[in-house]
Amino acid sequence: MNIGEAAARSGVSAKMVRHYESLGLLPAVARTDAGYRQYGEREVHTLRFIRRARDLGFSMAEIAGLLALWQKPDRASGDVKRIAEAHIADLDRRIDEMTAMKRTLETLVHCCHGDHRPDCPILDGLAEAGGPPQA
Amino acid sequence: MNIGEAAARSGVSAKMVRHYESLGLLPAVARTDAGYRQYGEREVHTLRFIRRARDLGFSMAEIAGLLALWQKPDRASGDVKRIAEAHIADLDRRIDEMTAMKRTLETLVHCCHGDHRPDCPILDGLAEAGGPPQA
DNA sequence: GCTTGACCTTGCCATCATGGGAAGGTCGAC
DNA sequence: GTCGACCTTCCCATGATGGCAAGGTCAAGC
Repeated sequence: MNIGEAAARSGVSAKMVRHYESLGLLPAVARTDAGYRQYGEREVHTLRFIRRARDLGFSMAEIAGLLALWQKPDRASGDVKRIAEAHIADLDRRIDEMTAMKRTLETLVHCCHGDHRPDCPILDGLAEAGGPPQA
Repeated sequence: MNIGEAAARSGVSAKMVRHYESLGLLPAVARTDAGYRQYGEREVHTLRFIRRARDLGFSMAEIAGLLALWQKPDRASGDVKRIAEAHIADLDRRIDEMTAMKRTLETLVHCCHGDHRPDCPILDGLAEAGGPPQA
């Protein structure tokens, strides 16, 4: 199977398949005489694993760790769980950050008439809300 | 005032001050004979505006729009409000995405013993959860 | 056999906001 | 005069992905 088919069957673009190979996430597969990469079910399976991990927001470095554990028969599930929990904590942190931004913006938006007049609490909020962070 | 002081007083790095100038967010200021940029209170104020907008997650393009409105006496507050509301919607979308990731992960983590044994529902979930997206 | 179109190859550039570092000029204090 | 702190410009890197270009390959149809 050529890269295009492996890509279609895994839901990863051909470009990304090559990229993952260059990152070492995917082993370098055999080539035809013309240099075409040849894939099998095994690689498609790995690509799907990578795609699902990406869909859950894992970084490439975390995925590399998960892949290594996945392919290691004597892994400890605790190691997997640790990676997943760290990622959940990271998601939590980012969700909190964005929620705080959203709350502040909603307050400002709520105060803004949003009409043809120039007065705008949103701009006032951006312009007046205190000096540098640690000063 | 040199760039270092303007940076310190606005909470933006000197590097970013130059970058904002190159993007056109900040006007090119006067220079000393030696080529040092000279800033005044006005520029520090603008830099603080930019920093606060960044802190609220606005992109540079959105900040450019906000700055233009801020500096335009005959603006319509409705234009400002539209930018802010679009950004809130964007934050909402991203928060929802991450929350969905988090929920899925929490389900998997909840099922994982997290001990020294290799069996791991997290890896199983990544490996088995269906084929390509639109197939 | 030749053409055509779909596919493959590598490699470079772009995103977005930011930091790091190099190489060199300037300024103030001692 | 020297030293350290500051400034200048320019290039490179991030992380995951897309786009494009130039060129090779393959299968199908004529």
